Amino acid sequence: MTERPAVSIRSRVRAEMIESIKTIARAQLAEVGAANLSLRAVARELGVVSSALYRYFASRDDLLTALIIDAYDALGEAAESADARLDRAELRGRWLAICHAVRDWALAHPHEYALIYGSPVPGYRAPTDTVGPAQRGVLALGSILRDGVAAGRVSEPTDGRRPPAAVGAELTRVRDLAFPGIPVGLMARGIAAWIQVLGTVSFELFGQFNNVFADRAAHFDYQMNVVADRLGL
Amino acid sequence: MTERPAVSIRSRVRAEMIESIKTIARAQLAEVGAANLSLRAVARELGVVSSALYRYFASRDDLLTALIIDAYDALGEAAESADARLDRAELRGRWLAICHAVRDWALAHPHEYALIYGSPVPGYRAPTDTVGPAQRGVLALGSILRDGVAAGRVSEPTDGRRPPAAVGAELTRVRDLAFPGIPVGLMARGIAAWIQVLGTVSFELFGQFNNVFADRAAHFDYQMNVVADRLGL
DNA sequence: TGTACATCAGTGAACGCGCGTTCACTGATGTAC
DNA sequence: TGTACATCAGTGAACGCGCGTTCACTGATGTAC
Repeated sequence: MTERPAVSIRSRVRAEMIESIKTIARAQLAEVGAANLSLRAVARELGVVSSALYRYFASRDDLLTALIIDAYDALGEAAESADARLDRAELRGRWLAICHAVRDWALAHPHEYALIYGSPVPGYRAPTDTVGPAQRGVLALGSILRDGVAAGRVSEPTDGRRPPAAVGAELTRVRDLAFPGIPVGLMARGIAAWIQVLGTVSFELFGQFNNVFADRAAHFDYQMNVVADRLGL
Repeated sequence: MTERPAVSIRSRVRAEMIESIKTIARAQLAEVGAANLSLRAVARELGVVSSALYRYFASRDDLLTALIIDAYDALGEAAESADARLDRAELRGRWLAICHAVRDWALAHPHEYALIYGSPVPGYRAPTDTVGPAQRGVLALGSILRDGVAAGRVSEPTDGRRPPAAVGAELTRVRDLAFPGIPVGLMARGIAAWIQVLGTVSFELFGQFNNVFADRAAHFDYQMNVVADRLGL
């Protein structure tokens, strides 16, 4: 128990307290939504007076930010570890694994998903700490394309439509920053594919498929296979 | 002024009052979001006591429902009238017109867009009155595909991937209900395209493109052209 | 055309709640000598 | 190893707000004869 260089008991208890607060807040989220997340309700549930929470989070927005970062990280982690389970050469399998990991996580944590991919919480402004975690998902898709390009199995689409100059310049900048080695046209298709994944999950979660599709898993799998065809995976 | 068979002055004033309430509520929406839409605040702005609103809407949820229906109708109307301005044979032009109409409307009414395509309002359950208006947008896309099929210019994709049986059955049912004359594989591509439109708009509106793309109109136009290629328009 | 009655809009008070944040404080835990 | 002081967690009261909904009511507008 005491093999670590003595992390003070106080700071360990503090870390546990922060976790408890976030866990309870996540449960609240599911009941009332982000816009109505209440510090007092969290404190009540935790059996503590509401002002006590200010020892851990400077404000309600700070707590929200922590939940948002955690959600991006959890979704990214789900995608990454689904990807990691497969052979690097199985491009289509990896793509489908990521798609289903995203959908499964979203179905298991609908309110956290809404927090990051739904309408923004009114009055809340995201600080820059969220951008790193927010990228993990799409970067996993990028790694598939990069492996495919490196193996000569995936390449710039040949169907001819090149981005106009202004768009091409922006795509190049994004490529150089985050997706080295991927031709810009292919990267544009990758971004569209990622939007398709999240768009389809959002449609399902936000009720657009009500009374339309019943077997949503099968429909999703089919659509993601069509996207894979398109990407050449 | 009095050529109609005497719509009573009272009912005309009543209709105007309902419009005023909705207009003020839409403005509120933009400030505090749907979850915090407050009847009392609307009443205050209208210069009326809060209980007076109950003559017009039975509850806060009823007011929300009215706003949701209006939003679907406004978006559908924008798409339909953009489509109607073009020659029926201009399939690609019609598609792009609809895409841009959707995006333009969403940018002009971000909170109403969030109301219909963002995270659901917690505790709110949509009644069935919303399903008709909700379909107008995607039906406009359907009419392009139908015209293309009728003219022999658009057809079932030949790239081979057919939906599995369970999905095919659901697609067939949806097709027979709402998209007569369109082969199911093509319809599936159409649904994916529609998801791509709204997914891209949502990404832009909900902040996923922050620090990524600056010229969003150009990027959107490019991506929608890629989708048009895919659909064979 | 005039009167009697019914309908409806809006009032104001009340019920029973909720919230985020600040502040001075007590008492327990950790640290330095 | 023991003591003195500093740090920190949590309390409880308060400030100044907000909300949806109900109800008995007044007074104006509309309708039927």
